Amino acid sequence: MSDTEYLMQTLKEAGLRRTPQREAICAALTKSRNHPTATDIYAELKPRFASLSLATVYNTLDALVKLGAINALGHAGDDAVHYDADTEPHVNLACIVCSRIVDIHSKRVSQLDKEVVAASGYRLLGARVMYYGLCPRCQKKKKEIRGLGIRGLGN
Amino acid sequence: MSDTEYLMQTLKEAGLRRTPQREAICAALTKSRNHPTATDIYAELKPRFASLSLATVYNTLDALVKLGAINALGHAGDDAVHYDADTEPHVNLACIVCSRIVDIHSKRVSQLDKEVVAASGYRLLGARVMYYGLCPRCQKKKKEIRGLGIRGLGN
DNA sequence: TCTCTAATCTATAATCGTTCTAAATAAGGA
DNA sequence: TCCTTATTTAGAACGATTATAGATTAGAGA
Repeated sequence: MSDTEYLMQTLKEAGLRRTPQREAICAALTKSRNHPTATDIYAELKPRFASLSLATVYNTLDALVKLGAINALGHAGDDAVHYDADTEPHVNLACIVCSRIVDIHSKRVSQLDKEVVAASGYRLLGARVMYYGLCPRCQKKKKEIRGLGIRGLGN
Repeated sequence: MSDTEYLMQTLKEAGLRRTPQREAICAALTKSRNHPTATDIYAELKPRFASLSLATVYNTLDALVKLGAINALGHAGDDAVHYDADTEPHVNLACIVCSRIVDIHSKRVSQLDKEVVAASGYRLLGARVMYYGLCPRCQKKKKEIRGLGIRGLGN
């Protein structure tokens, strides 16, 4: 079963209908390596899908997020939420210049999960580990980062 | 030197002037245990400071964030950015019902920092480790969390 | 202390991502 | 096929944040 089909299956099991819009959105999500935003997906699909509404994109993404099939990443350096079809615990590393996000898998993340549960008494429902930096490509372009800052995120 | 004074000092060293508004904002930030939002701070100070503008609160917070004196936490379950005067690497654990955020300090976080730097080739500038769950108080109120979800954050 | 001027503050409009609403459409079971 | 109900659509609404322009003020120097 393809990743796209897995997402559709998840929606179906939750009692949601199979629609062409949802298929297109799931496909766009799993095919992208770029952790797209809702607007990214909308822009990609609109040419092929003239009647598509942005609200539908948000609805489908919200449904997938609530079902735990994808994750929503806030504050990648721009103001939009990026979506990540990889739900394994891992670090999302965002470049503050180009806003691209790459994934880094580390055992330490799931160890940290357990430590937090043990220490807090909270019922843990999710985690987002975001790091911010300059990717190798943007480091070359930008020797001097004084005053750059991370929009609304600091450091 | 109080925490409030440390923030004022940081602003001063960056060439920014000492104003009553900034002092009040820094004081509100350091006195709060609740990781307040810009609006929280505005609402708290407005009664004592009738002429205060929300834009001033945002400006001051942005300046502190850019100087690395405080951190900005996105997506605590509501739509607003919460500010954290504690800049040590640590986990921020947000309750998805009451949106309160507590801090958990763990050595594992700074170990993870180093691992990410080594693995990525990125120039690391900041990190936000957010966990989501139900705090003990809200667990009691809410036995049944089916369908609750994390607004825009999933799981 | 007084003056001066750039920095700051205020009020408000603008922006933009996201959510809501109501009417039109289409999925899927009978 | 028909019916019921979920879904989609278009666009308005919303709310957090940012930008703007004019009034005010901190703080350096006389």
